[in-house]
Amino acid sequence: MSEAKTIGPRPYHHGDLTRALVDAARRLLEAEGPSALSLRAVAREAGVSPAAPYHHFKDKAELLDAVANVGWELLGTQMSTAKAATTGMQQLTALGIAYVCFARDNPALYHVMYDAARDKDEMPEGVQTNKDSAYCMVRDTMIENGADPQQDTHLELAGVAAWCGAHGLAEMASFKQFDHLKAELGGEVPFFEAVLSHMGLFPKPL
Amino acid sequence: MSEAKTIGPRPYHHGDLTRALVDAARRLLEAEGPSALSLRAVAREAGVSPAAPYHHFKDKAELLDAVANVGWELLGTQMSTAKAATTGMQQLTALGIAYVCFARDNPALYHVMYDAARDKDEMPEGVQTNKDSAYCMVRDTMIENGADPQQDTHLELAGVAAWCGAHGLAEMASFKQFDHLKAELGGEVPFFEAVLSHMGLFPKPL
DNA sequence: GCACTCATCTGAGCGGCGTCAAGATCAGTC
DNA sequence: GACTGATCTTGACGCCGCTCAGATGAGTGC
Repeated sequence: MSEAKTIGPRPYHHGDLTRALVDAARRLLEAEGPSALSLRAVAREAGVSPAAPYHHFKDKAELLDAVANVGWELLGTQMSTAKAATTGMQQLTALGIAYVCFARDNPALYHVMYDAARDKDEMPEGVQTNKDSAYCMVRDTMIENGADPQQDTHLELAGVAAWCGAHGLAEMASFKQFDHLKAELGGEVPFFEAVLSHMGLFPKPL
Repeated sequence: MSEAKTIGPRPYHHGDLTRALVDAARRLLEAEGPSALSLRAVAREAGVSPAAPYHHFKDKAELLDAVANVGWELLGTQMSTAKAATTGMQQLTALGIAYVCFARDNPALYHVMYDAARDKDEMPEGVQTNKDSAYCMVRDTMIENGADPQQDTHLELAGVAAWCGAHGLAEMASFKQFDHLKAELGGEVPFFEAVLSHMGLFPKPL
């Protein structure tokens, strides 16, 4: 093959189309939203024919799974960073805020992350792993801050409640309905903090 | 026109296609799920040509809005019934349980109710009204049970938190992930109660 | 009873979608 | 240098949302 890999017409064989397709999908998702995310559009964006993706993904759903996986990875990273930047009880708040802010900043990706799991008995392994790891981060932080790991049911209930609350807020946060409340509280993040702490799941912010 | 309205071939003019289409959509939704809900399928189910719906709805989204509206109406009714069946603080719990149970029993409809609102600056009036009325029911119940209507911000925060928590739980409840927790607590409804009360939004069940 | 009007419904058709089968292309291997 | 198998293209199928010209017939005024 010629060394002109980055210039001129794309070579017949792409090289790493799997990754290129996922990247193209994320680009489209950010630019046009979830409804514009057709397999054909992704293939166009990646510069290949509409049938090319089928050599890398079983179907459209499998591509979306891969995109969702990237999302869970990214969310995990951001939650991890947020946790590391704080100490003690504040870590739980930081995790919640990081979660909701991720959803706010990547609404389309966040949507795909949950939509890909819908109508599915079990998720692909990679996705499940990344999702679990984010979920366990909450649980671990609770234990590190005094929750009793022996009281399994109670601990898990707390984890579920936190996850549900954050997800609910993440979905609602985009509604204009709450704009005046955000303004009253001095911005979006204070609004998030207030709602989360009101749920009793996270300690009051300083 | 002949009087044979209910038998033989449908008359050229339907009579009340608007309602028939919404009903057909709900039937399809229940039977096949949201992904099977195409305008053409709805028209087929209603026994008309694929173009007929366009004389009653601007586009597919407007049909979905109408379906969503029925959903909010139905949810409002069920919440209202649940509230009337209890007294005092238990009413809040009843509202939350009714909300989550509605989502569990009508997952496809529930999905449409929120999906129809997505990527939309403002919702059609009827939908907004029905949604608001359900939301206000929570707020009113809080006031009736001692919340201070003067503390506007705090009250609204409590309402938002409750709504977010219930929505988050409603979406998560379908995940198999929590099956063992449900079993441990003795069923789905106790699980719902436990999570909601854990959020501190609703009083502990008796 | 009759003609007219106009909302309603049909049929044909457009471009886009997900998917598949057959064939072209080419990197790596023997 | 020929072969193999993975990768990509072309072309096609049926379904989709949506539009438009034309058929239908209920209601209205005469």
